[in-house]
Amino acid sequence: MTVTGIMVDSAGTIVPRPGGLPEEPTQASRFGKARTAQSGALLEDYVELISDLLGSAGEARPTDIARRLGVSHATAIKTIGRLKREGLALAKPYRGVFLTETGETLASRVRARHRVVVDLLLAVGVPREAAEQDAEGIEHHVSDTTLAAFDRFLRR
Amino acid sequence: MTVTGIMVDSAGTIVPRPGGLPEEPTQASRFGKARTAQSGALLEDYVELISDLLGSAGEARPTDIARRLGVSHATAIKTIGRLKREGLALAKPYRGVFLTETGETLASRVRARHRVVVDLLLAVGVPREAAEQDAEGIEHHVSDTTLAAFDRFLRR
DNA sequence: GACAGAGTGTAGCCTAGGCTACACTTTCAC
DNA sequence: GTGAAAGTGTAGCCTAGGCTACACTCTGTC
Repeated sequence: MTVTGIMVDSAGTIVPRPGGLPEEPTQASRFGKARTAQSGALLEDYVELISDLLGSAGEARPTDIARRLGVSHATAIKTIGRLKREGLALAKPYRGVFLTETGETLASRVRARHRVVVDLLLAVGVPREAAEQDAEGIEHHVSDTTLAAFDRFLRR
Repeated sequence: MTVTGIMVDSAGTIVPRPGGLPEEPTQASRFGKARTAQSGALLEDYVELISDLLGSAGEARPTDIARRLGVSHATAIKTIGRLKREGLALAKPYRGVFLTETGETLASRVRARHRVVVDLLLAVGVPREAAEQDAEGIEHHVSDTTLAAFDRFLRR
């Protein structure tokens, strides 16, 4: 399978967009999967942050998003454009950013996953500071299977 | 701190290369860190794979690397060029790829970290298949602090 | 109600990491 | 020792994700 980008399915899950015909013969393409997961990471971060801002401040403005993410406002605006193309967000010029149904669904999945990952790190003895920090990167690579296992472990 | 790329320090650790003067005021740049970590991930994968190939087959050829990583040989060659620029690898045309001291050091750190991450996932109940798969992405975001915690947990 | 400052958007540039297409070496079988 | 196949390298293209610089729109104060 050749991947030409990513897209978002109806359940709000970010999946690779198939590009070519040739069916992937190699099973050692775990790397490819890790790479594709990365592709959705940024979008996930944006969606989660926008959802947070909407909840706490009642609005999500490009400058606030940029500041929180540590990028320039131009970068934020460009990515918001991508969010719109992917059907995750809505935005009219000078009128702030909002999430579509799909975007909201994704946001809550991401939020829930983040919580579980941090809790698991804490549970195995990672200091809070490092747990929060590392979870930010780790969470995007945690599959549903692994997430379920984390959840079971935490309930014990 | 503005980051213009990454570089490798004397201990074989991949670190961001500082670019501009302005000292980062925002502490919410956890995101930035997760992003920078990603930048080193590819190099780490290449170095680990090259080390494996050198150990098992006695040589590391671009085509083998490409096949194992699931990318075209052209992409592999381009990245090998980057590895050379970063001082991690050595290669003469048509003569295979080798690692520098720094590259070998990085490879063993990466290998060790990978093992710990997989073991931790298994220890908390993640099925082997998913553990191997997810570790590939997760490992690049595990800080030394977190790694040490994983290690302590596994020794219990 | 005008205007300064904050926020927003656009253009254009850069690098990393992908790809295909094409040209050049090596190697190995005969 | 030659010629085909396999491997290698180069060129050129694309997208994502960054940036700065500049222009435009809002907003709040006087």
